[in-house]
Amino acid sequence: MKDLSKAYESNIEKEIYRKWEETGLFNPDNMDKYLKENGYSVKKPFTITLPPPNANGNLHLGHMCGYSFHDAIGRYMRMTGHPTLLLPGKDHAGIQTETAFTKKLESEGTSKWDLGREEFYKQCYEFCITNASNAREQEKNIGLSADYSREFFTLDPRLTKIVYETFYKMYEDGLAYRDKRIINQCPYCKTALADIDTEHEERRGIFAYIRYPFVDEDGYITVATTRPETMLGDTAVAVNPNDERYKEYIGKKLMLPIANREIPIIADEEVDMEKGTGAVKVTPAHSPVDFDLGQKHELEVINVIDEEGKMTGEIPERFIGLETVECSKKLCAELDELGLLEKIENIKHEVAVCERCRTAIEPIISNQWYVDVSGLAQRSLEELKKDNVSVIPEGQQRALEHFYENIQPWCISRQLWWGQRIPVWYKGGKKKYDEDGGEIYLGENAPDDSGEWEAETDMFDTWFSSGQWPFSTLGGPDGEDFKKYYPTQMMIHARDILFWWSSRMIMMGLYRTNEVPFSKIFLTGMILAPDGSKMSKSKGNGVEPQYIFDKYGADALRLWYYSDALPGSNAPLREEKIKGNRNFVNKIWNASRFIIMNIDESEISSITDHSVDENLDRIKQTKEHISNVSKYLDKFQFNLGAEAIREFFWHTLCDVWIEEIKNEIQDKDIGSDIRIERLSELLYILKENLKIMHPFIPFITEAVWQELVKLELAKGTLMEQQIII
RNA sequence: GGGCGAUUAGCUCAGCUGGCUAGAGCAAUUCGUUUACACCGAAUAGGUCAUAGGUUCAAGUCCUAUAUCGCCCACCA
Repeated sequence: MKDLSKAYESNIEKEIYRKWEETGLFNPDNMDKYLKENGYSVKKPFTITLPPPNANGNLHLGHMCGYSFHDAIGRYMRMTGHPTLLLPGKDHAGIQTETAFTKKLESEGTSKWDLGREEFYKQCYEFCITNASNAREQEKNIGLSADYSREFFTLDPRLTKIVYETFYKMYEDGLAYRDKRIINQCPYCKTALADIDTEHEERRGIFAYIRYPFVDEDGYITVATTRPETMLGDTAVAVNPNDERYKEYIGKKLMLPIANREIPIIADEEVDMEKGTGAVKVTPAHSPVDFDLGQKHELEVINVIDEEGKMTGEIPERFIGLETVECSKKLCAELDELGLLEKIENIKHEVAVCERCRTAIEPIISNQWYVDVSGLAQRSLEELKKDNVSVIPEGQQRALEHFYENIQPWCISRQLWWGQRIPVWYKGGKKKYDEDGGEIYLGENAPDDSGEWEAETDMFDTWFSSGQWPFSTLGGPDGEDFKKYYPTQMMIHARDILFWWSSRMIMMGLYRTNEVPFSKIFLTGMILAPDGSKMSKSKGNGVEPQYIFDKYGADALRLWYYSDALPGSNAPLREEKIKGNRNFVNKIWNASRFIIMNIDESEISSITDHSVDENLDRIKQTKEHISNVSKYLDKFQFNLGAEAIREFFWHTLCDVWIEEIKNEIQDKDIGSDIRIERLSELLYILKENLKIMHPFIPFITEAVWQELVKLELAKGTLMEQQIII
């Protein structure tokens, strides 16, 4: 009776999404009302704050994957009676966006310096807003049932206010402080980085053996170093006190070549006798290990490298301004001439690099803002141990515990133009404050307009604000939404940001709200390129989500994620697999089409009035199936759920039941009572299947539901139907 | 250097607290259907579950080594 196209056309997805939006039910307040009005039992609200994608580019398949899981859980929760809030947002992503936007400017022939700080900020803001709205459309493409009336950008003044409150409180509690210590400086991004913002990479390097002559006697000690240029900042040579080779020299003085400074020979157990020559040069200003050693032995700290990775300070004139690599070469040449260069070995070694631009990190001494997170890490650890928050898969939980156990002070200031300015004012200037101390004021605006106050120009580490995401988006600890929807239930993201993000959210959540912000962290698998390597722009092996949407539709992509992107595993993109899921989606369409086509218009009222006998075998099996899938969803076993719905719909309903019933109802001699009975049964089974499949594949199931609505065989939208288990 | 995970059909992987005569999808082979669907159906073939020990009535599933691969953490000169 009804003419439906032979194949499901996924281009109707946009229209379906619009239909959902019109119901207003992505807003949990409305959902709550809806449930009450329809006599459904209203269960506890269910909240997930969605990871805000960086507003500096398009979303990739990894984002889509995460949102597929968010959405499946969200829809399932709604359909089981929970007013559900999926709270979306977009992240300003400090350093990442600044790098991306700076590159964009460069490609347009201009630069951030040309624009100036204020104009840069303004244009970057616009850049982000444009990206954010693109991202929002992409989120809708995957079917994300988020409440966009509550969407936030991380630089929203309402959020900034809460972020600032946290900072003020931390300052008052003595947790936030300014300190001078060795930091990771990225010479390209020209900012300090936290340890976690660095990665380690194997690079080619040299290992130079340099002779440091004794001051008071003939002879020398040979030290080995990968960074000869730092010798200009050496303030000691350290040996192991048990090292027979050097024992007698401890306390004596060496003449540092080129710099011509006297430095002592000190003893420390830390020194490895096996490494190099067993004697190690100590440069407190430019090596984290040496910095600690320097503090321990109260050594002088001599800065010889500046923020841009160039030679500086009290060193021979000819080296000033050189890049470290050039300086190293020049020094080696000079040492060789002096007969002080024993040899140079070419080696490969692990080097710390900037997570963003892969530039080798320059450890330098600098004044920065820190947060002492030791206490909060301890609390977080306890919550993990008490199981108030847990990580799926479990293996990663131990990694998180390890992170908390070994946590260091968190450097939260970044020398960027993009982000949230640290709300601090220094009386008489920042430089003066760092050198001699003095008065400091915390607030967005200067305490008075005397002109004595210099504004801090550093920005917060972006994770300082995103670490507060679960409560800042709910209006902070005093917000209306906070009371209703906090703590949230889950956090879902890829495992690469576990330490950056979830670890901080737990700590800051505990700090501001005394509660863990969520009780479960679900780590999705990583989507890899077809060849199993990481997808990256530079390699050009990425696959655009839009390509998949256009070719196979969102549902096919989603179903593939549920099956393959399991927690803790990697999922190489296999187009054949997505295609297989597209075929399944089409199968649903056609089975539904078959049922619809076989219902005569005159039979509709009889069918809808007909009650289905619960004792029928097929009905019993259907109910059992639904309960199984629910159990999988309750345990977040998406792969098993996806497999179950595919298996049941395709190989039981289509291949067996429809075939059985087909023969019966297409028999001209069958009585109309039997026809009605069979068709009612089929329709019931179809509808129940659509419901349980809806969290996984919302578009096709809704598309079919709407066809049923047109025939008055169903009402409303599928997303507001209840799964009764 | 430490931690975690993987190793199951040609390929990509499921297999939860031990009961499997080891599964799925894709690929392959053979048939079928063309008024729900070729984005279809029926069937076939294909694995001593990395290796070696151990626990058990019973091990892909637990334990211990070994090997290969991957990821994460780490301040080493």
